Amino acid sequence: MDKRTAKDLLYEQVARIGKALSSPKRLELLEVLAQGEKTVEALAAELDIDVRLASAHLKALREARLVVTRRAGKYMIYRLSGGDVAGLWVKLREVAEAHLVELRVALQSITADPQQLVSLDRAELLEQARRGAIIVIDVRPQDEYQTAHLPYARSMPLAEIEQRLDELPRDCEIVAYCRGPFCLLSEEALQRLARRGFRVRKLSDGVSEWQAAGLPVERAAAA
Amino acid sequence: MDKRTAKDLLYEQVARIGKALSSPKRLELLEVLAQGEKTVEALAAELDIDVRLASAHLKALREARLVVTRRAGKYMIYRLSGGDVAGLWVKLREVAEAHLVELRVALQSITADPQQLVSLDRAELLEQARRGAIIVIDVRPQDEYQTAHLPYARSMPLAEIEQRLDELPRDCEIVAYCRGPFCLLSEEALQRLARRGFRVRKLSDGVSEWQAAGLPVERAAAA
DNA sequence: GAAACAATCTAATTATTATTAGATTGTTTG
DNA sequence: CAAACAATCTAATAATAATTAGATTGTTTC
Repeated sequence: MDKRTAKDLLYEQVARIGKALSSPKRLELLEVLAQGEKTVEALAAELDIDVRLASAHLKALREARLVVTRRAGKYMIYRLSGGDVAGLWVKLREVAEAHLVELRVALQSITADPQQLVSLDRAELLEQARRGAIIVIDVRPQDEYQTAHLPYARSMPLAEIEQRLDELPRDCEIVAYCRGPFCLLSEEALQRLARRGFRVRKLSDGVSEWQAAGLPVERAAAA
Repeated sequence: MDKRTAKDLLYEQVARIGKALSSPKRLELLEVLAQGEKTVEALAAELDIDVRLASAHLKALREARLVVTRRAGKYMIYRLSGGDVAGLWVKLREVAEAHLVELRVALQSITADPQQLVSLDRAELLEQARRGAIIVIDVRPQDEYQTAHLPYARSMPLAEIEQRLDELPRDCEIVAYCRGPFCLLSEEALQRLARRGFRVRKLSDGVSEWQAAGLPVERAAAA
């Protein structure tokens, strides 16, 4: 085999991964799967698309070996094939954010004003959370919290937040986070809590971003 | 704008980068550009494709903001729009290598047997190069060496290697590197030198891989 | 074993993208 | 300013991919 043909083969393989990353729906699937394993149904509901379309996109991700499946009764459960896949998603998003003005503009238009964003660096945030100077809440669904969450964070799913207001302090700043910069859960939590007079800000990181920055997360022991 | 539409916009933007990474030719262009800026002609020659096809792919990369151009006389010079782009390419390749058996198989079939690969970790290699216990040679074209190269490496372009054999030691191990694991220059250098009785091994890293590992490289001052 | 349900498969339509080759634009050089 | 050259543009064709909806495959539950 000549050198050109050999090289073509190599880049062809990497392009399989690139192709998998070339669809918005598949990217969103990866981000949701980065929070923990999910059924096809749950994923379709999360993206608000037909189960059959979700299944087709998941098939593409599986053929690129970015996700793997296992069967649990009548459910098919998908998960990322490795932590490096979440890292790749984060890196891709970071490059997009760094170079695409359109993305930054779109992000700003849906996100809180900068004042409501946590401005501390991550190590400092961690230290304050450890000391109890701030309360970090994880507003994702509980199963995602259980899979992995930031150190010192407590679970406070958005769906339950209104019933559990008495668990939150009024004399201390609250920091809410969710799945990452594209996730609107913490945004919504922020608005609901601020309306009720809590001092609350938002951390745009999710677990994957936190981990990509080299910081530790707390994980459930493997099943 | 409702939440679904807002989210769709965000993932759509990131998918622009993913689409740019979905073609083998564009990936190869990125890898070559990670070695330094190049004209369209040079890139087309490197990939062995028509200039017009190269131009079309470069246009796609430019629209995804992964590359930028400047004009120099009648030449149009392309370069990566940032170091993060090279980092993304490396990460993408690493994920592909980790998950795609086909890629690992293809790599093995074109690369030297494992004995000829450097097995030291990078820090150790750096230390030995500093001490002069090994000689590190950069077999890429000279302009790429000048843009950036590994610490303590000397330039020894493959095209000149046969004329400059007397500059290489026979009493000390030589380590050759090129553009990265997909580049065959160091492979070719290895064969030519081994045939002449040099003790030579290959480092599969290129400058981007080295840098992605957090290690320092030597760079020409910006023009 | 039949009904219910999750997921996938198939086939059709629509939309994008890659590639090729001729025509054109912009820049330098004599 | 004409010739030479680099690069891009345009238009045509071929190849791939996204989406939709009906049919089918597994698995559980009664």
